[in-house]
Amino acid sequence: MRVSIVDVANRAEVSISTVSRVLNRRDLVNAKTRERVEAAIRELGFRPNAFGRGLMLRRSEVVGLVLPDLHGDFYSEIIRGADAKARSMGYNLVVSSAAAGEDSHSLLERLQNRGLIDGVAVMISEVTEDTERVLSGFRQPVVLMDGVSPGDQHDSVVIDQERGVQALASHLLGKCGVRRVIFLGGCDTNADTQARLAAWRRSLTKARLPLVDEDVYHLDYEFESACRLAADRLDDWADPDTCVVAANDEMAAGVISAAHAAGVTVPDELQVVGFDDTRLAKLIRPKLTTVRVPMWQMGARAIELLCGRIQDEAKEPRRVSLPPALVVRDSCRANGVS
Amino acid sequence: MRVSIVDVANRAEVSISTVSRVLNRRDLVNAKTRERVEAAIRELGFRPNAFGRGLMLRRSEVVGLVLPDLHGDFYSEIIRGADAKARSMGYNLVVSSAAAGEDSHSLLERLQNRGLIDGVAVMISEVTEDTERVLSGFRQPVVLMDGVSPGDQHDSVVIDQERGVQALASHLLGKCGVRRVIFLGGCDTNADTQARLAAWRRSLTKARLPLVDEDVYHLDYEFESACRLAADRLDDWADPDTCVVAANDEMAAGVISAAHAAGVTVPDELQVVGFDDTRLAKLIRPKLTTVRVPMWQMGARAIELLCGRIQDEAKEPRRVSLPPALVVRDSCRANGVS
DNA sequence: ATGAAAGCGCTAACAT
DNA sequence: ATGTTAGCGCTTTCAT
Repeated sequence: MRVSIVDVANRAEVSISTVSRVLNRRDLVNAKTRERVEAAIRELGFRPNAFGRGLMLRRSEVVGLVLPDLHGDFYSEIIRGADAKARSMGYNLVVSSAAAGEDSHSLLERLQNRGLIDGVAVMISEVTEDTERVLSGFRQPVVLMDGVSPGDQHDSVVIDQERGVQALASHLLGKCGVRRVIFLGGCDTNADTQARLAAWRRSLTKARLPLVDEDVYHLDYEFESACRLAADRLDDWADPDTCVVAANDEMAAGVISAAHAAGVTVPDELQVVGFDDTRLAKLIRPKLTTVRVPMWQMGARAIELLCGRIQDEAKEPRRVSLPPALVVRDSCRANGVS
Repeated sequence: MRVSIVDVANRAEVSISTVSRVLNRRDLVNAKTRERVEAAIRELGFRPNAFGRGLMLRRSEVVGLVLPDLHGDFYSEIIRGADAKARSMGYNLVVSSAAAGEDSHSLLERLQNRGLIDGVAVMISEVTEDTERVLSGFRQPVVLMDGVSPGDQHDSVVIDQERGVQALASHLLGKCGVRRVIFLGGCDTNADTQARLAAWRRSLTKARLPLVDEDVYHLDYEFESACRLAADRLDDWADPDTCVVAANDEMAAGVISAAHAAGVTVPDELQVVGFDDTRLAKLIRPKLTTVRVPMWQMGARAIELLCGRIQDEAKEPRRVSLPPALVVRDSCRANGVS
């Protein structure tokens, strides 16, 4: 049995406007009447229909979060931050991923087509030609997270990759006696990988330790592939002054696992560092030295920007830059000594 | 500039019904007219308003997935399965979690309040008094996943915990020489923990190795707490014929980590097994013997049931039971020998 | 403080 | 094959 605002009005013996007022702006209606209406609502189990409501209000109070994937702690933390912030701002968050064969673009377009959400925070990690086209064609508030370099058109929250890499590099080069770096990235079209690699090249060049192409590998951010690659390369890599620099913690864990299997001790015979500081970094042995990316913050700030924009579409786009922090644990040498 | 169906109709010089027909049932309109309308739609960048549409159709083609939390591989896999299936059935999936201080119940009620989704698959792991009340008050299609024992009112997909535990128990008792079991569960109101613990009691009693209360611990499914507990208890536990049975892989990993730190070799001086077979089980050393729960399947089947029900609300509720499978790796003794 | 009525954008039954 | 029209459930002027 469907119950609409009319049923409530009848039962409470008021007009539908009064019911609507009780629903939206309680102060505008007499206390007694309000009680009658509220009773009717309760008794009938009435819930305002979101479509009817949305039709008038042109908003659903639902915001979306679109990530490249939902797998792994990195994204979980972002989601948590986003969810917490959305709630505290009176919005519902829905999450979707571009995984499973569909890219963020078509997903975004689908979302927009439905138009059921008031805006979306999106992380696009793969750069393609029509990213810009899709984004500019977007009719609703969007905020960009990390990933592809966001123009000035949109609000964005980014990670200061350069700063994170520099902190890591100066620790490795200065304190851990690293003389050779092996870089393990994700796919070479991945924006984070590109940013981190570029930052490494700069840091190393400055230290007169150029990163040779043979020491740069493009994998897929997964444990397994890093593990396989490392198993294969370990003979070449194993050296106290060499450090494998992975673009995320999972791959670093893969390298450590392969080293373990091959009897190569980390960090004494090979140093390894990760990136992100996901939960995994503390779970594996030795614990991973890595760069903490404030994932929770990233999600929260993105939603904050988004809701702000929804409330005022006209205002100037803002860019929030989040600083990563070096986290020293046990996978690289403490003071340049074994 | 907002553009509605009227603008399209004007531009194409047809009535709004024709535009609507082009949108919904293309075959009902003359090819030439259709082209004109499609051109107008394109030129104007028209997208049907989902609220107006939903108001008539009473559906949004969006389904929800509500999980107790989004953290960890267990949930990620469920989401992936659910997402893939939703897409293949022409629905959009939105994910929400009950974490961050809100229980599944109030979240469900909020979702229902909005009514923007056509139905929801929900996993409730904590049993409370009003679970039943909330579920029966739900006005939309719901399917229950694992967790609380689903009545016959709703479609459900459950894991056959009994079967998984039996397989594990018979391996441990029969092949690994286990004579004492330490059970590490989640919170004691957690449905999975309850089911797994009960199954263990039965299996052990049958083998005349009753599980004493002192060997049952209720933790929180987290690595850290298991790690701390193990560090504290290891003196008592360490024994080649003792096996720590954790209710998920994370806690098993915590125990192994503590053992490692204390110089207790797994599986030679203590055996450890997990549950779920998440990605972590393969990442740690020794690799974890565990019970594979078909998480992806669980998500997919739940959505399949859900969409089926949305299409036909009247049909008999179905219950799908998914069998877990024993996965033998290196954290318990191969053949009862050290 | 409350009610009447218009209209948000869309679909579908009915008419042509 | 196409147009006309009546709602879907709600919010919101504008009256009273």
